[in-house]
Amino acid sequence: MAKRASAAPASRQYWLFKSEPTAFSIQDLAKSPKKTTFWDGVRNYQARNSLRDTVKLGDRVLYYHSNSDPLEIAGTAEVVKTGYPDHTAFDPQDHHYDPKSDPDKPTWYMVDIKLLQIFPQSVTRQQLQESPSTEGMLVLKRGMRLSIQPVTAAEWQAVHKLAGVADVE
DNA sequence: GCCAACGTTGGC
DNA sequence: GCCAACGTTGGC
Repeated sequence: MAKRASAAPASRQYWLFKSEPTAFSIQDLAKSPKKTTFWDGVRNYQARNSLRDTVKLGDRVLYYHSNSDPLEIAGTAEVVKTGYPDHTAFDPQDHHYDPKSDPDKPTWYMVDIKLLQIFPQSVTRQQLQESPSTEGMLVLKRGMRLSIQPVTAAEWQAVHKLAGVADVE
C-alpha cells in the first residue's frame, strides 16, 4: 500500500521565528542537546503575547535568518514547550536582562522549539518575493520588525514546495 | 495625553 | 554603512 501523508491537525498553527544567524542559527539549533532550545530574548510586547498566549504545543515554525546574506528560511522547527517565563530577563549578566521584569510577575516569555529539518537548499527572501504563493507573507512587508509572526497553512506548504522537500509530520 | 527624541531592527 | 520604520521613553 502506498504511504499517504496524514493530515495536519486542524488546530495546528504556523509561525515564522526570526533569528540572526550570528546570534543563533539553525545550525546552532541542530547542535543543541536534543536539537532543542529555549527561544529567549524576545523583548517586544506583541511577540511576547504570541509566545505567552497563542503559540501551542505542536505548532510549526519557519526558521528565518535575518540580518544575514542571504536572507533565508533555513528550515523548520516544532514547538515542544509552551510559554513560560524568560529567565534571562532576571539575570543582570545576560544581554537580554530587563531590570523591570519581576520574577513574581514576569514580563517576558519564551517557548521551546525542536528542530524538524534543515532545508537542503534554504528558501531565500528573493524566492519568497518572486513566488505568487509566498509574496504576501508578513516577513516581506516593509518595516515589519515583528520577530514572531503568524504564517498561513498555505504559506507553510508553499515554502516547502520552494524548498523542494516534504513536510515533516 | 501628546509628541519629540532616542535606540533598535533589519532590509538594502 | 545607510537609513526608514518602528517601539519606547520622558518632558511638558
